[in-house]
Amino acid sequence: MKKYLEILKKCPLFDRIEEDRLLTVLDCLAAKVISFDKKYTIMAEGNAAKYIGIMLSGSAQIVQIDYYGNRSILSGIGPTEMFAEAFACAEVGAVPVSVIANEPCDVMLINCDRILHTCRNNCGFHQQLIFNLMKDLATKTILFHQKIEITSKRTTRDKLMAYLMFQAKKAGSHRFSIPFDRQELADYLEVDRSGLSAEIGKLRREGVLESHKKNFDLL
Amino acid sequence: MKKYLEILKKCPLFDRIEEDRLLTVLDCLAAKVISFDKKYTIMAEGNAAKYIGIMLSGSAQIVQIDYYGNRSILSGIGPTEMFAEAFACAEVGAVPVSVIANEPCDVMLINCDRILHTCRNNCGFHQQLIFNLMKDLATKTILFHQKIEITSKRTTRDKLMAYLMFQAKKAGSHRFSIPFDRQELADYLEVDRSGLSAEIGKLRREGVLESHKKNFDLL
DNA sequence: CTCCATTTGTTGAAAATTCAACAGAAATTC
DNA sequence: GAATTTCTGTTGAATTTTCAACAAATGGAG
Repeated sequence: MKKYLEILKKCPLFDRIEEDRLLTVLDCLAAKVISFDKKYTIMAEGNAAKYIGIMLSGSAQIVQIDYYGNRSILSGIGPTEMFAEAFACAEVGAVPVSVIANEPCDVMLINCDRILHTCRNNCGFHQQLIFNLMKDLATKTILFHQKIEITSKRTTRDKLMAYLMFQAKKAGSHRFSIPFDRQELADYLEVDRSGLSAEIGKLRREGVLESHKKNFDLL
Repeated sequence: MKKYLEILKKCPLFDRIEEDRLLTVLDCLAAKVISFDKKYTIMAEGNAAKYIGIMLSGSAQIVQIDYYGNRSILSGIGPTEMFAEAFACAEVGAVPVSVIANEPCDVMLINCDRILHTCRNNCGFHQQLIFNLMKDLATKTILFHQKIEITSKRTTRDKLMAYLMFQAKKAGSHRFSIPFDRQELADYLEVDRSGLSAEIGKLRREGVLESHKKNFDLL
């Protein structure tokens, strides 16, 4: 567990938990670590929603696959980030999404009950964890607002531009790279991949942007 | 303030706060009540995100208006429900949405700082309020998941059917009524109103559903 | 380096959405 | 209760997306 301390220190769940107490906390929470290979399913839609996930290394995506096989990417998850926390906290029965590994990754799983309901040792840090969870959930809600703001646009072009603007703002520069390949970006924007490629080509010819793979430059 | 106690008891923020302490709590939080007429703006996009809102009577909608004037409805708000809590809790500068009154309504506003940061009187209920906020934010996150699941469908028909299925499930019956008129439903589903009307007509002729205004019956 | 699998860009046809305009129904106002 | 405003459904044309198929470019494995 020790080797993950550097990552865990940066996880929003453990904000303001002193490093020298972190191991004790993890013990009290009965945290466990599981490794997954690329493309493996970390959580499957329909699974019991008991666990909060923390990505320790590697990356994954939160996806929904509908009826016809259309994939919708809700978000990407990188090291220090949490996932499935809303389903665990809201105590809904099952997760309505799947979490799929992008690459080999290590994941920490914590049974949410251990956080929400004070343990018999009365460890005293539960209040801080609950506060941190609240902050995290508020942040996630805002990310969803952004995704909805982007995907509520009616054309591929407008969705793409809205997404790129957000990314530029986040990067603090007109040059930035995105965490998605073309198919993934299409699944995040909820549009057709080939139409997306065509639109990027058109924007390039119009001199609105330059792009090479995952790198973009808004002119 | 007293006349709102019955409503406030049912607000998730005050879950497990005893009724006879509620007035004290409201006082400590410096809660205030403001009334709005139909169509009035309760919060405007860009306003400081300091306050958590609680709808006491009447109803409102959370909307985003883009560049071209397209309205996107994020959700509807009825009595006992909270709004803007994510922006206040995440301590982002400004609210990225507007809240518009559907009808005359009374709204309680609470400065979020008063909840998050324990007051000097050390009232002791802040922990419960933070826990309640966490629960509420988790629930809101799930509602956004549902909206994304619905709007990520590619056709008006699929969006509409996904929405109606959720409503039927929520109502626990194949007969139910929805909280939106046609234009509002279109703005929630992020589709064209006339196309939506056409699709409802088609589904009716196909015998998939019956509908009269806001009332639906899935056959 | 070569082969193979994956990713990206392009195209044209089919399908669906959006847009604008209008008419009838319903609700509200005075 | 008459007049006016709002809401709903319908239509056809223009725009846009989706779908399928393919070729070029890229990247990795052996």
